[in-house]
Amino acid sequence: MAQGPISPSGQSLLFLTDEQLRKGSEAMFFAYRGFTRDPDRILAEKGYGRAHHRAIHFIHRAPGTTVNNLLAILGVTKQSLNRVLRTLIDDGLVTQRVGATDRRERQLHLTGEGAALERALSDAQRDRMRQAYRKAGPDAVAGFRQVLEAMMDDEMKHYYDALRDRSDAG
Amino acid sequence: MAQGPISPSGQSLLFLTDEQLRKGSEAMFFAYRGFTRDPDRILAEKGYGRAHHRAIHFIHRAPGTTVNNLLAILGVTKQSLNRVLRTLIDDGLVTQRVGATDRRERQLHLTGEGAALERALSDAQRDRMRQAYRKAGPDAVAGFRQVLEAMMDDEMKHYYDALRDRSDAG
DNA sequence: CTTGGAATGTCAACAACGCTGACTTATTCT
DNA sequence: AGAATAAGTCAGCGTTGTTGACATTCCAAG
Repeated sequence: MAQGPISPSGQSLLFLTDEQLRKGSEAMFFAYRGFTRDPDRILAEKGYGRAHHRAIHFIHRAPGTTVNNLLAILGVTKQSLNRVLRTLIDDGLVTQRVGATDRRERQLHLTGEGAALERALSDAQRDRMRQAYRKAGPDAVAGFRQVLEAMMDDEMKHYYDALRDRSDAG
Repeated sequence: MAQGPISPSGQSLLFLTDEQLRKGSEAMFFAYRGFTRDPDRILAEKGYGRAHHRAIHFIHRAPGTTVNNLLAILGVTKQSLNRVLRTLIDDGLVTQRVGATDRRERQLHLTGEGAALERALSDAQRDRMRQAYRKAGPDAVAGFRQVLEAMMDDEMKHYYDALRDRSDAG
């Protein structure tokens, strides 16, 4: 276990103490709780969970995406996703269309109602993000994004980057 | 829905587009997956879950903490925590001691075995954090922490700050 | 046209880990 | 003595993850 000298200021370019890193972990833990809290409240009212939010988010973000693609992005099994997707389809928030070129594929889209819920959820989440961004300032935000991106698995980074270019025209 | 002008550079002090905020959300989502992945693997081998990791982490971080305090930090119910704590005690990773001043309290400590698992888990998690920190650089790290701290609920921020001052002497 | 394989969907069973509600025990405070 | 607090427990439930088995549909190669 690397147990190095802990300077009073605690900041150095190349040397990172376990303590600094541990605080980073705790910051991730507590911040993620805040990050999910507001959407979770809305979801609970409607009888949905966080898995529904994730599905709705990425269908909104990549309309027409297939089930397989969604599986890869979300990193869950087909059965887990199917359960969530089924309720969303049955409740009229998501539609499936048979693929044009490959008719085995099901292209997923949000209905008007689904888009409305997506908006409510992302509004709630963005309000908190906006507040945090404003409080921390643009330089901090740039650093925030850099560290998060460096923390992703390569595979996740791939999907993250694939979503980067899209404009907000949903 | 505020839908403002998106400048090519995309950075402005006070105006944040929905798109910028959405990317921040996605960065949080994908990064958190990476953040938990390595410890999750170790835990799965031993038949534990993320809840065990959290309990072990905070008992290590605040040795002698009480059940009630742990409940507040973790933000779960007594029953949920008890289930996890019971397996850790039965498996000999955590000990309970009756409180000195208030004998109703149970003070929680890691055993040698518990501390060993804590080390394995946090080593795995810190390796990834360290890599991300090095890649992003110290300024980015400072920004990362600022944004995360601004994203926490006030109550969570309180507990986070309470843990800040401790040295790494576990 | 038939067949192999890919994409999708479904059923059953299970585990982890949240939750609520009710209740007990031990201890401390008023 | 009685109220309040800390902890533990039982019973039951919901979401969301897992595996395994299996059916269906469809594309593409032989």
